[in-house]
Amino acid sequence: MARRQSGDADTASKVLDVAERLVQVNGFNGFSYADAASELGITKAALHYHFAGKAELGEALITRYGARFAAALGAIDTEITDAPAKLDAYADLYLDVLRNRRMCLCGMLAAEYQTLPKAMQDAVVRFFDDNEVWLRDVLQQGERDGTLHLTGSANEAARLIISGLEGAMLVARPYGDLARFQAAARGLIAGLTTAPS
Amino acid sequence: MARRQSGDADTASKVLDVAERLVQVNGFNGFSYADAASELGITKAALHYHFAGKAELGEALITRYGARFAAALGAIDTEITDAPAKLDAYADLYLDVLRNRRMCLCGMLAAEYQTLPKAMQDAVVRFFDDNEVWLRDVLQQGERDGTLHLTGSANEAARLIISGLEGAMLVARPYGDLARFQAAARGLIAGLTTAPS
DNA sequence: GTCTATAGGCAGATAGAC
DNA sequence: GTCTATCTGCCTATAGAC
Repeated sequence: MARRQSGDADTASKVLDVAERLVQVNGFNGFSYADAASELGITKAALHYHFAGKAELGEALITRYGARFAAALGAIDTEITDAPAKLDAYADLYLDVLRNRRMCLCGMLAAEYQTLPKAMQDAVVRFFDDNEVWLRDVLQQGERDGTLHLTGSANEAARLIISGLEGAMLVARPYGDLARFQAAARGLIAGLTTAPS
Repeated sequence: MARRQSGDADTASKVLDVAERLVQVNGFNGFSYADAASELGITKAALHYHFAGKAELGEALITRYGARFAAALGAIDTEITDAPAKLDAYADLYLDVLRNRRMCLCGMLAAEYQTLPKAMQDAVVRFFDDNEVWLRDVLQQGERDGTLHLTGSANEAARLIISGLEGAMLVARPYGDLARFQAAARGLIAGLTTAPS
């Protein structure tokens, strides 16, 4: 589809914005073209013009979400050098999602994993893999420069952070309790590292 | 409904068995009366005889699941006195669920929380609250008898264990990787406690 | 307790006009 | 790009026979 040069807010983007929120709140199986269309003030048929089917829309959602997340991680790398501070900034990305009363898109889709089209399943796994790689690098950097002291391997620690934050979001959301998430995030990261003697 | 005295395997129980698995695998919104009926070899109408509607069936699922979990926690208390060993046994409860390629019922429902009937929402929160209470008691016992040395409060640690294990299940399931869950569970519990001097 | 039959609605999707 | 109209199928649920 044709795109304007910048500050883009064309229909396809607006569709993704609305669909993203609906899926993060209600899940992919709790989301319908009719819901998104009525919010956008267009018809279901118009949605099908932009995204052939629900599967294609779902793929596009994960792709854009993953790209945004990757960009946010890049920004952290640019703005922060201290490894522990990077971990805090990473946790804050999740906090911002929860602040909007949403679940992480890929955490939500992980729950619905067995019912997703193959392409969406693969994209979900890729999201977690990408996060793992970034976290592993941050943790290894911290070990090298002495700002972090891990108890296990950097890779295991990376996985623990991802699953710990996803779980903290999952459980905090029913309580509508941001502080519950924040306490879990702090405890999680603190437990991974030991104070530098 | 009438119940036989013991070894009960009446239709209502079989319905719950099948529905429980389907919801744990596909989610509540990815589950239908038609799916369960065809697996059971009965009609949708027969299901409605046992459970008036999907909401009532959902409530019954959580109630039974919670009761079973509570019974398992009681068994742990009976068979194990060592607090750290109790925590390991607790994590094994989750491992057994994942071994059957299922998500924790209430973890799955937590993801779909916003789309659930009120009674189901309340039951999900109650499940987490009950787990928190049991874990807090175990952690406090361990602190008193010196087998555990927590970094934070017992209650925060309890919440961290619940959300950590739920998240580990959530992420491990797309990978179909039990070892990934086990590593996360070990790391989580290890991070909470410090070696007794 | 289980069935057939069916209601009524919403799902995802398509054809074709504008 | 968006519409109206429509299709087909599945959903939850109910009525009433057996």
